[in-house]
Amino acid sequence: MARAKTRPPKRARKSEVTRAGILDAAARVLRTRGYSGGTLQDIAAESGLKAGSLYYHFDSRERLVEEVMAVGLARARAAVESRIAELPVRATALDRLKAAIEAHLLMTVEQEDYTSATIKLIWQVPPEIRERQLAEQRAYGSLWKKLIADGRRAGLIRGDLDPSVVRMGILGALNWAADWFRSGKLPARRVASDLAAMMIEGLSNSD
Amino acid sequence: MARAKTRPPKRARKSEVTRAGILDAAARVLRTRGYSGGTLQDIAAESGLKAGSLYYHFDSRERLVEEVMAVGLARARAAVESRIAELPVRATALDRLKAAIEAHLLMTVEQEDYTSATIKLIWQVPPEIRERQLAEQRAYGSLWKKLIADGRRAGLIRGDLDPSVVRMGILGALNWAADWFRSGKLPARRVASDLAAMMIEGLSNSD
DNA sequence: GTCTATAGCATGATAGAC
DNA sequence: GTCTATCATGCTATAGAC
Repeated sequence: MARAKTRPPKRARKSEVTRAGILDAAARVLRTRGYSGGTLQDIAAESGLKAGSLYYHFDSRERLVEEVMAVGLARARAAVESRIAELPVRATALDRLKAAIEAHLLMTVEQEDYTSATIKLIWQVPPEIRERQLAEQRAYGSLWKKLIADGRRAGLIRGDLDPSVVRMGILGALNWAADWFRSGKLPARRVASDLAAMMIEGLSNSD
Repeated sequence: MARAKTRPPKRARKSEVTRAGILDAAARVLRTRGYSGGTLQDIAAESGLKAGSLYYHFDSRERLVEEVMAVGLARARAAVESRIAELPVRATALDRLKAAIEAHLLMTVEQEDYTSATIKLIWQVPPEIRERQLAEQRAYGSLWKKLIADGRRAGLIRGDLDPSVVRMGILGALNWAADWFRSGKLPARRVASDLAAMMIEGLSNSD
């Protein structure tokens, strides 16, 4: 009973909630206005605060921006990794690639503000932030590199295509969805499986 | 001989050359710095001019930005259309789709500053510009819609995938290349044909 | 925790010299 | 055609009231 007083230090105290709200607002604003265009006043307004108040929660505008980017990438990566980990042991390399494609797309459209912001900002942010975030992206990319290499080694993925082109082609098709997907039309699962089918099985009819 | 004086009103008089240089510089700057981050001083510096001088060639910053976007899209569209027009009459719908994919990619990496700027700026620019440019993009998109519909009607493209997902998947994979392609590594033609092969024939091995 | 007020700086645009 | 100089505006960040 030591830590169970009337107002326990549980999680989600006011400050944490506000902070999370600011991050969400920042993702939304930065995604469309860009790095220089998404001002602290815009972000504060979206959070129901005034610009000066943001400095209670974040040291600087740059730190806030970087946290948005880090969160976006970390979530995508976690979603893909846990989806792959859930597959049965007898899943083939091609099964794993398909699962990764679908998981990445689903996370992309669920967290569309973060995903989109992360992608759009990477070349706009100051070099120091960019370097750190590019390193994270490369780490995530190596997960995909491995999936593709495994598929080739197992003879399940054709060997005549450049692996980097394949990887970037897949990620491009998936990331683009953050910009065009509108919930209410096609369900995200359908988009995910159609994109996976196009890239793995191809568009050409094999009747 | 009427128009052939010593200094004929040929084309490429000084003003035109400077103007084109400013456009190139603007594409380069806006591509990485974004709409709000790419200042007139940056653009002027890249053109070897001072900021105030840009107003001799363009009415406003907004007009300059919009022209960059319009040029980027118009060139991509023209490249794809002329490539398709050059195909023999007996080319199938699938041949035409493949040619379009390759032509779009080649133009994307050749004009990478314009293509990249066009894509990145579309959601950042003021609503008036955005509406005009989105209309242009939709017109270009309908060219792709037709290519895909033709392929399905001819039974050459499988009919179980949503045509919009297919279209956006293709364009996403292609446009992404503006950000990762670096000349000197793989030749652009190889990237183009590998991406086309992945999307049309699929990654899975059919040995 | 959030506010208001303000300092310090950079921007888009214009006017006029050359 | 391009320059310099300048105005008005809007930004990040900080200080201090509440």
